[in-house]
Amino acid sequence: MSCLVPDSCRACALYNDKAGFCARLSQGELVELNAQSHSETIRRGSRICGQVLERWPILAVERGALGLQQVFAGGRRTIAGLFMRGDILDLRNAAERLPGELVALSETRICRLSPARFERILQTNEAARVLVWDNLRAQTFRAIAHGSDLAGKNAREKVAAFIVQCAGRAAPAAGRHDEDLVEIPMRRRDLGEYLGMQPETVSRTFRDLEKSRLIRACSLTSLRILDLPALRRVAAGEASGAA
Amino acid sequence: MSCLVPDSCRACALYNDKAGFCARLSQGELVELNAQSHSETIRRGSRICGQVLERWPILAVERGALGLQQVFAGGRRTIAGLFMRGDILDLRNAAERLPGELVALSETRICRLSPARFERILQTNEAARVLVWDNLRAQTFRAIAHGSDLAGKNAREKVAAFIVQCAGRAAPAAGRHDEDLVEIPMRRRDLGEYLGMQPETVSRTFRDLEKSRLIRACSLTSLRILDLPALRRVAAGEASGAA
DNA sequence: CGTGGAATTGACTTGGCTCAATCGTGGTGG
DNA sequence: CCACCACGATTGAGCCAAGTCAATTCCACG
Repeated sequence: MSCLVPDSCRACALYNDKAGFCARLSQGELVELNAQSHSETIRRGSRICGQVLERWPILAVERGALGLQQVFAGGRRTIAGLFMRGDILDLRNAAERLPGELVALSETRICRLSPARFERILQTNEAARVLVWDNLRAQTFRAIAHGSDLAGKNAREKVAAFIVQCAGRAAPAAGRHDEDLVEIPMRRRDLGEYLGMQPETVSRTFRDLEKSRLIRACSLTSLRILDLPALRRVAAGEASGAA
Repeated sequence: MSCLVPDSCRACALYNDKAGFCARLSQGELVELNAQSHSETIRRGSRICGQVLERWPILAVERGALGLQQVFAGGRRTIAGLFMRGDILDLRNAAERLPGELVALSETRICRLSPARFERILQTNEAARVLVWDNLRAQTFRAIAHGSDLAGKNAREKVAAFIVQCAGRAAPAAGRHDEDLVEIPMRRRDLGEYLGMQPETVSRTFRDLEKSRLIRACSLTSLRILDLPALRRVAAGEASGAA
């Protein structure tokens, strides 16, 4: 029968996560939405250009990380927004309001949703509407909190805050076997652009946190938190030694 | 008859602005919402504490400016979010997600909306829902753009960007007689906290922009833009002299 | 096993912070 | 009406965290 869960949704985080959008849909809605959407895996570094977004302005992140990258004159670049598992992006009319483009910061799986179906579901399915609303509010709060990090913290504090946030955002994912192991879903260079610092400084700061025995780097993209409470204190801006 | 527009709404920007929330409501909805809401004027510096927000988590800004202020250890402070005319804040569950509190940065008029009525209106009135959704997206985009300013720009560029943004946000307001006259709705100190710099640096930067003949300060809280295109170029990060 | 891009390290420079002194200004009381 | 006061803005001098530039080192990949 046509009401079974589509194959492409079975393994998708948006369907399997308790707080995933597709988990809120009826089977009928899921089938309809799926029929007019398509998911794809994009490689690190590839961009989602404006033309594609005009046709498919609604997209959900299944895994990996999307960054909203802006380029200033002189080659300076910034990654202003970071979107991860479960985030739903509504980029209708974004061209006028948001300079920059979406870039995959690591291998990323996304699902492009049909705007018409999406809108219809929001009209009729209250649980889905509440979840989408809540996700958008979470994105806003995260953006604001990130702004406060950028405005008020030094390099050490910003990197610590980022690590703590990474740990927290990955935690809800199912099947995590090790709470203290954190994946950094992007390159040093991208992280620098996100945190408003040079890659050299990012590198020095990681080394610094290692020397303080707060973390241990496992590889370039993963690390282990050795002292989460202390890391949180640094992230919160409580001076390492002073009152 | 009970269906007339309530007195307290007659002069309100949310009702009179074309893009205001209350302009989208039927007279019946407006009367009902008004009966369970209340507007008030708050002085510069006063805070809206968490307890009040628990009972009245939805509020709309009629005029003035609200800042979301965070205090780090050691007295460092940050204004992470800036809300102005027409913005609708949904702070349900904000306590867990957003550290900091709302502060009035200038004399500000807000309207506290009944969450129950608000939610009901969103369910039944599509035009209102679309507007609220769009306003929240605008807030997200602004927060992201602000983050990109903080991450990638120097003092001169940040201040220029802020002035341009102020001019743009004030422009839609009715009855503006002078396009180039910009009101800065906060003190130097607050502006510094918002832009991630010290008040001294803010001051020096204003002077610097004046010396470059891009602006002329009229008072502490208002200035005139002398060369908008050039100011825009500075704000966009195009080096003043270099390529 | 080489090759190219990314990360790291070190040396030097600088934009913005800090601290301290002074100037303006709006509100208050005589 | 004016002197005074308190707070915020401004200015200046000196310093430091982070940026810049250049040289290696480290990986991932063919």
